Amino acid sequence: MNTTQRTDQQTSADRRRRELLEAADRVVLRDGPHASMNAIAAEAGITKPILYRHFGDKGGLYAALAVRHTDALLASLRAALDAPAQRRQRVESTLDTYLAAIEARPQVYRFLMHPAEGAGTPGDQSEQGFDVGRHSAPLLRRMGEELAQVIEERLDVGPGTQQLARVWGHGIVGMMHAAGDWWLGERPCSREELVRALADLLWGRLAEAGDKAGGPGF
Amino acid sequence: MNTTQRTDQQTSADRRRRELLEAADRVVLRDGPHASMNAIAAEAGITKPILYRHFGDKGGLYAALAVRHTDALLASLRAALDAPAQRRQRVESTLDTYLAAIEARPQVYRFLMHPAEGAGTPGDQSEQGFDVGRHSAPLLRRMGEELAQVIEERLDVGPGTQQLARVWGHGIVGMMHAAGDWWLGERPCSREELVRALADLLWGRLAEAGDKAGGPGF
DNA sequence: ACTCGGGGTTACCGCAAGTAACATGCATGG
DNA sequence: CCATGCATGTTACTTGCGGTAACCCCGAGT
Repeated sequence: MNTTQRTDQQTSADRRRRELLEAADRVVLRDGPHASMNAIAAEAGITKPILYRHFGDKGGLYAALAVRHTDALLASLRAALDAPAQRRQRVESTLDTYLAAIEARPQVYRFLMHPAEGAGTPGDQSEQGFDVGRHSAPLLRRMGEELAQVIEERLDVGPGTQQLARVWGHGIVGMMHAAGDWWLGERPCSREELVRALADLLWGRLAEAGDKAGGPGF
Repeated sequence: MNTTQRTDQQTSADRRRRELLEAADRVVLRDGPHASMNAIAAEAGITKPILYRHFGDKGGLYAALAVRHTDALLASLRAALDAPAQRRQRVESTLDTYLAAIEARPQVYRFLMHPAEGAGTPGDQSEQGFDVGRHSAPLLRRMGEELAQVIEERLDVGPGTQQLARVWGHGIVGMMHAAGDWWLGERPCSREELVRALADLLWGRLAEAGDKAGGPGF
């Protein structure tokens, strides 16, 4: 029958695709985002054109890879975000989840955040105008939107809540990301300390803090 | 004399270098970060090897370019940060300065944030280990450190101020950056609204906000 | 037997980074 | 006045990568 036949093809193609992604994953994790298509194909035991048949171009492959990891990370973040606990507790545990993830697999993190953009096609006439951010790690955007939604669902800050929630979502995610990136590079303190410091920041300790004695005032 | 002679050479080389950077700037701003060395050389009225003599490799050129713009932006941020005003006012004006800058010249911003990293040398054996963040826009790091210093100089949050200041510096810069990136792409509100929303976030409105009625509680 | 389609390969194109080797102009020292 | 640098510039090349065209093989269906 047509249906079973097509199903078989589908699943076989999907399995192949998955195998290829696994191989690509290994190579990217080993060699960084500069891994060449040749290298990935070799790791998968095949040659380039097959990769192109499956993923179109390098951007497609990288996007597929990124989606996998992004989905996984987002799932665990959602769990932390949805846990039944006080708000501060939830915030801290979400921060900690993210930081633990990037700490455990910095190569994955690096790949997700700096995918070395795709737009390298020969006859490429894009890049014109305001396409800022189309490259810059979609992971950040997705996390931002996700957090924005949670904030909007749960918080009440009067009119304009929706707008505020989106700004805050992206802002908080950016804070977490930048602090995490810096922390991962310098390791100036433990993860717990970092989490506390960030949560304190979100809890308004910056605004409440006193001026330094002897300073220029203000 | 040796001294005057060397001085002459120095200044002439420096002038040349500056001219080349101007040309590179034009090309990068026009074509995006994918501008080829050939294109840049052509814009400068010369050929590739000269660029390589001056800047070593593409990474060198891009780094030099980035330093110029980064210095400029940091200078204006410092001004806003050092202005004699209330803390909230200073924070808002710093945020606004940054956002105005990226709004005015998104191409520059895009280039600074996603320099398409350099490490593409053939015999490249780096990228091994934990060098996360060596690529990721040094601009963010510099802004973070700068802000951290200002915070540490002016704020008194008891023991551990220094640690806290650095975390907060990088965190706030990341918040500003991510929110700005998102805002630049979607333009969901005016600059003033964005600035207020971010300042409100830093002022602890997230922690103070009430739970939404009818929600799952907490 | 044949042909048809999915999975695979070799060999190639175009392009950009980076380099070697060669040319030229302008100061200096004999 | 010639020769010797040395900075500045050029042409022409190599290497490596993304991407593609053309061909190949084998198992299934009629």
